[in-house]
Amino acid sequence: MWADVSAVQVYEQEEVQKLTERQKDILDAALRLLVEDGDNLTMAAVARRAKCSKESLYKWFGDRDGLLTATVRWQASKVRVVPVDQGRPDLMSLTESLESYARDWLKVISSDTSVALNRVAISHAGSGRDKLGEIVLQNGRFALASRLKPVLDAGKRAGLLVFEDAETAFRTFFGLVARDVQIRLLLGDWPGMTEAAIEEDAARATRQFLALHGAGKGQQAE
Amino acid sequence: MWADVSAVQVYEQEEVQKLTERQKDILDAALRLLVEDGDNLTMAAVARRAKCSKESLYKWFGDRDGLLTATVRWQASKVRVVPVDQGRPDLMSLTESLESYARDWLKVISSDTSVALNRVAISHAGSGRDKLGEIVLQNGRFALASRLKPVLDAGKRAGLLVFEDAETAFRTFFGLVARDVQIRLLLGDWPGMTEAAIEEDAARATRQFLALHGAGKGQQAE
DNA sequence: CTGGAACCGTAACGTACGGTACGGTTGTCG
DNA sequence: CGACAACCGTACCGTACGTTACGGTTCCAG
Repeated sequence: MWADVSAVQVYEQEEVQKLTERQKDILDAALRLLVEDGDNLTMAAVARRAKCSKESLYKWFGDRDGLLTATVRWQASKVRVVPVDQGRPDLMSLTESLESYARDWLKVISSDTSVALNRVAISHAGSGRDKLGEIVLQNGRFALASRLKPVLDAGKRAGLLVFEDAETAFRTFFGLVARDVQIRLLLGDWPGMTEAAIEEDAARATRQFLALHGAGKGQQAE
Repeated sequence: MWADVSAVQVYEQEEVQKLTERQKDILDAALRLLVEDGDNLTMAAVARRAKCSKESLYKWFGDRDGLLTATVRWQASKVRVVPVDQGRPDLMSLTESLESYARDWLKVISSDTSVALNRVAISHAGSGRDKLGEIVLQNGRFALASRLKPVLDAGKRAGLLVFEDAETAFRTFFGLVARDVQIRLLLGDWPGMTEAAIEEDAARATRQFLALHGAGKGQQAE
């Protein structure tokens, strides 16, 4: 059956990374292969790339699925961004904050690794046990929401923003930022997300969001 | 090698559906399997479900990829929607038109078949030859754009809408409508897209879009 | 030095599945 | 009826890959 279940379990249930350096190297190798070849990476390929034995792979990660989830979780843990908390922002700093989040988010979703990870998670979401989709979603869209909502609430308290529900306000912001970028990238289209385009998109999305939910304009469409 | 390349080729290069009823039945069966089981459908399973021989499958569609693309193309050809062209709309009919598009789009992307098709297309986008991604994108997001742009242009000519570029205006609308719905569905999350929620979202997105690009308000954030 | 744990490299096994071959059946045309 | 094409059902083949097994090497602990 299995070999060392406890290691995998304790690793999967908590963000405490009980990973040796060697294992991190292996996950990095798996991640690189995932980016290069997509979901059709083989255990043999990972072992070859990471210069380890297949036996170790199975001992450490249980099976192929375990390796995949460990890889996704490993990458997800790396993109943890520090939240920018602000007590009582003025319009300038709020704008800058929103733009910064928009920029970061666009940078993330247009990165090779994000595309690869989302692809493999989506592939697995179709086939029974998801798990991967939940991890990606949790560390992507939901993490962004939980980091952004305090900013929105602060803006509301400061009288700079007007909205009923932080959740729906966030989703509006999300839509204005992401638009069709992510789905196009996932489907293999290339909407040309250069550094400059990201900068411009972030500014535009922020401007639009403030036009909808900014105070002082009198009209908010919600 | 192959069996009857010409049939597949002529079918794939043109929208002229040279498909017998039998073949359509088979593609429908494949589509149902795709919705149920995801990308891991086997040729044997399709043959069993459609009560045909594997030999016929290979004769008609070449190989597994051919069957998949034929299925995607077949489904895509079914959701062709009639464009609502309008010469010189008033605000009421423009609003109704936008809402209707938003409603349809939300209904499409939250449908089982759309989710399944996008999943398989995304899975394949990772592995070398895309093709599927292009088809899905062409009949999804780009078809929507080409149907919606005339409406936007008409609104602009009628002095109801203000925007520079129809493309970016469309993308804003797209973002306001779709928000995080599609990616969450693809990743196995269920944002609860009931009939009522769709109705409400479409109205909200249209309201927000008009707040950004409607004339008479004086401010458009682009 | 020695025993043993951890690990590498590779070979081997089992199976699932894409693809092919073939005999049997049905339908059609002359 | 006879010839023939289309097609079904099934058996078969080859291979790729997940998983396991095992001998050899390195590296400490005692």
